[in-house]
Amino acid sequence: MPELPEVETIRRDLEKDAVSKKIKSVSVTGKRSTRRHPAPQDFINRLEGRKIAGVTRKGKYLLIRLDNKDVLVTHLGMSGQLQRVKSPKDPEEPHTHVVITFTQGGQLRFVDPRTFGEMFVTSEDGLVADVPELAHLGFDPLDAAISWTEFARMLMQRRAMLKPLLMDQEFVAGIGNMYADEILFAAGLRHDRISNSLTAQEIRRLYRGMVETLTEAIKHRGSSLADEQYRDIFGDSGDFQSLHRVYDREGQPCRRCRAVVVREKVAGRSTYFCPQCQV
DNA sequence: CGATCTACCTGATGGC
DNA sequence: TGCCATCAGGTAGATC
Repeated sequence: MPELPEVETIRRDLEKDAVSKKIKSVSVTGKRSTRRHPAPQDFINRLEGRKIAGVTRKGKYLLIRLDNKDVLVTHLGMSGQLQRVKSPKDPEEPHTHVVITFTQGGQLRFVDPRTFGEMFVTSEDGLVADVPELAHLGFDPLDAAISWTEFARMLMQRRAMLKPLLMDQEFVAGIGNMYADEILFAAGLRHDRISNSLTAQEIRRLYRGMVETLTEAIKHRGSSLADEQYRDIFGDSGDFQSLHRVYDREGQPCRRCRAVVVREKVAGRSTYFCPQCQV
């Protein structure tokens, strides 16, 4: 569920709240969440005693940097949440798989019902300024913005439908099913337009739509849909969903032209768009 | 190369 | 009330 704006919201909160905290103890109850490690104890050993030095992000991955150049990488998958609690006595929610307790008090908990998310500790590759596990990711549209002419070049090199391309993490990192639809509406482009058929003006609209939609969503602390699955580290919802122009608005009037918003299945995923505004 | 399907999981919801 | 199908913000791998 969480896409770039939700992960960035979490990153900013952790940056303020968790940096310089020292990890006193770690418990892993859901082995699947640390599946990249041969055993949970590996994961625990690399964390205990470390201090949090900083928090960065690439696409939907959160990188919690430690004081020894190791990095705790977290991906929330479809249903993952990070919860910052004041006391170990706070009741644990079901599906709490990893609990990090700080020396200064309080905990950071990883909760993930569907277990598509994960946490792992790895080392930064000094040469690439990245961790090897994330080397496949494309550029981050906010953290490592590229010029629109470079974006144009990338689009022209491909012959793919726009929506799957925007969701391809190797092409651009951080956009998922929800923001892809919102970005395409902002750009006035249909999901099935072919990347190398866009005019220069359309490319510019797509680029702007991408940057502006993601930036606006971060200002509103991300989107929390009806199931309230996305919450920030303090348990609060985002409110960008109230500004969605197409996603989850099937049958409702387009906010721009009043035409009815349509939902279609594209590659197995729900796709919402305005048949009038998007061409 | 690009598109489509499957698998990985749990939980909520709606129809009957 | 139960049961079944469908759906859900993600990713990776297989197949055509």
